[in-house]
Amino acid sequence: MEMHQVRYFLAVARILNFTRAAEECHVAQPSLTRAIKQLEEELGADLFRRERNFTHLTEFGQRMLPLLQQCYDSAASAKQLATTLKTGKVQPLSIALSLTINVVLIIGYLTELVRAYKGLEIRFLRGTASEISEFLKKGEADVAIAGPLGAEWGRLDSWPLFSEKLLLAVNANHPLASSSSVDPAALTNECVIWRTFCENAPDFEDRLKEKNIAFTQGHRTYSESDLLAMLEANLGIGVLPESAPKSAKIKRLPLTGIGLERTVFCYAVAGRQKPPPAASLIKMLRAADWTHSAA
Amino acid sequence: MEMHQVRYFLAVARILNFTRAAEECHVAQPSLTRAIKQLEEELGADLFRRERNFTHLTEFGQRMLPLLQQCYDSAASAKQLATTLKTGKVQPLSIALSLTINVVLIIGYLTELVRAYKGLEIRFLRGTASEISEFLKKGEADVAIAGPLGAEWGRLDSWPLFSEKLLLAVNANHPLASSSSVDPAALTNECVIWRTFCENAPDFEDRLKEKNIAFTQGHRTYSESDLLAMLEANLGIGVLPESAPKSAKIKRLPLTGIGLERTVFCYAVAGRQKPPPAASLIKMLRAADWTHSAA
DNA sequence: CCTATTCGATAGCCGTGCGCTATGGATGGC
DNA sequence: GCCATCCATAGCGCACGGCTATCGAATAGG
Repeated sequence: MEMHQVRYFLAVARILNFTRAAEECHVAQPSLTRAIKQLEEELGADLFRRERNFTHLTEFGQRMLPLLQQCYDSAASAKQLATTLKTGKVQPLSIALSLTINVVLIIGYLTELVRAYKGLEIRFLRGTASEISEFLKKGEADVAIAGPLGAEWGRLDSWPLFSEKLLLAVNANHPLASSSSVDPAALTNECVIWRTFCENAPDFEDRLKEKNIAFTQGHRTYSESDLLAMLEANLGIGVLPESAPKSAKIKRLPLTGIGLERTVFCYAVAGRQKPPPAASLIKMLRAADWTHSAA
Repeated sequence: MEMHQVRYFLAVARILNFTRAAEECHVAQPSLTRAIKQLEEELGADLFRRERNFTHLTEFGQRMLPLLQQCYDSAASAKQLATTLKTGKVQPLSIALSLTINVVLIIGYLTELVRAYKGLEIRFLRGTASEISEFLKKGEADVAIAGPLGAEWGRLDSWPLFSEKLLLAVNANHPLASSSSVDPAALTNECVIWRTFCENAPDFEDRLKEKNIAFTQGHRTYSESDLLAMLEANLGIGVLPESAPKSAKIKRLPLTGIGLERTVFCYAVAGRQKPPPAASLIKMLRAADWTHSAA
């Protein structure tokens, strides 16, 4: 069954005259006649009763009509949708953010971007390191901002944006809150809220193990906002990047003797053509001055 | 947009590998590649990201997928339906009957017919002369049985089956019920129930007018069963063909001096191919002995 | 009744386009 | 480094959809 046969069938079913249906389809009448014959042969029964003055659908033809109409309609609406998608709007810019990235860091650049591209829609995706790799790989995200993604997937372009310290974070009422800095060894009996969502977390754990520091108790969180909420409730102590959202209820302290630090990168899929807004964003982020980003 | 392009697109969308999709479609890989390219050109955007190890749908492709799937599915189910219709069963025999025809007259032949054609379905249509012509014309009925259809439509084959008298019918309690025959002139003050549904009715009226018989009051009915009900309720007098259903409450009397008679015909559309059961039925009806049909 | 017109079917020709094979370039795995 | 895999490209042949011309049948009109 070919699309032109369906188109011709629908025309004849509507007009009930082979000659005029052929005109409407912009083909000669014999071409249309033959196409209908072929369709009838493929389906195994006559679609029309040809009675010069009174050509009409057979019962079989009437049964076929709605299905073939649907076939043609869905093809037509596919084309319709395609043109509206193309002409209608700039395609949305999809940005994947690590759960550890404070969106405030890039808001300024995004406002600039939507000014540059009229009608641009922005879509945020959040996830862990492996989820972000997936987003990029599947094309669900055009750009990503995250800490190191490790060897998750080979085909990523990456540009370092800035580095920042990670600080010990405790509730303002916590005994340690009055200190100006803390030695890691002092934490052994504290309840630690782990950043399981954080791409740097395995590295930090390794660093602490090197120092032979073990913890007796802990919680595991799956997003930065959850961690902040638990710190504000004084359920334990944690680690936060400098650029994380500030809170009056949370005190931040440097850890002495252990250089906890992370670098934040911008990522895109290597060799894949980026929509213009994505390219612009990457350019802006790379050119930005991140010196006071944590302030 | 051509059907094979849609088919190839769906295959690649499912398999996510051009080479193996081509195998499954039983075409060479370049043919499939070209078809997809053409489809992408027609729709104005890429459907797939070709990444050797990780070919996948673009967002645009994902938007197109359901529509093109529907397009293909409806074509497929049309073919499916066509084969089941063809192999499944003998197509139903559709018989149009005049409202004045007692179905009892042909029941015997129909039982014979369904014995001959296993699984044959019979469909009855009822109507006036012009409605029956329509049924035949549109192919909604294969055969019709009725009185004269006049010049309703030229393209009918017709075969006379039998002729019968029309009798005066009165309620058993009516004063005329005791007569053995009635002169039309005696009816002038009676309330007549007219057979407006009957193809012979205009003829009868003409015949009565010829005799200068006019009626003061009357009712108009639109089916034989309604007429019978009104006669049984003694709402007036009427005329019934001999073959009409009998009723203990209704007395039938010959009308003297006016030869009310009708002929019943079998009809089919001239030059139109009849399904075998229809041809058999016509043959049986023509060969039948109708002498005692009214008994 | 004869002619003109309309409608669908048929015959036959032509060119597009879909199929094919062969091959290349790029990438990933052993 | 070599092979395997995957998609793109080049180029060829034929099938098939397009066309014109014409016919036969049936209707409409004078």
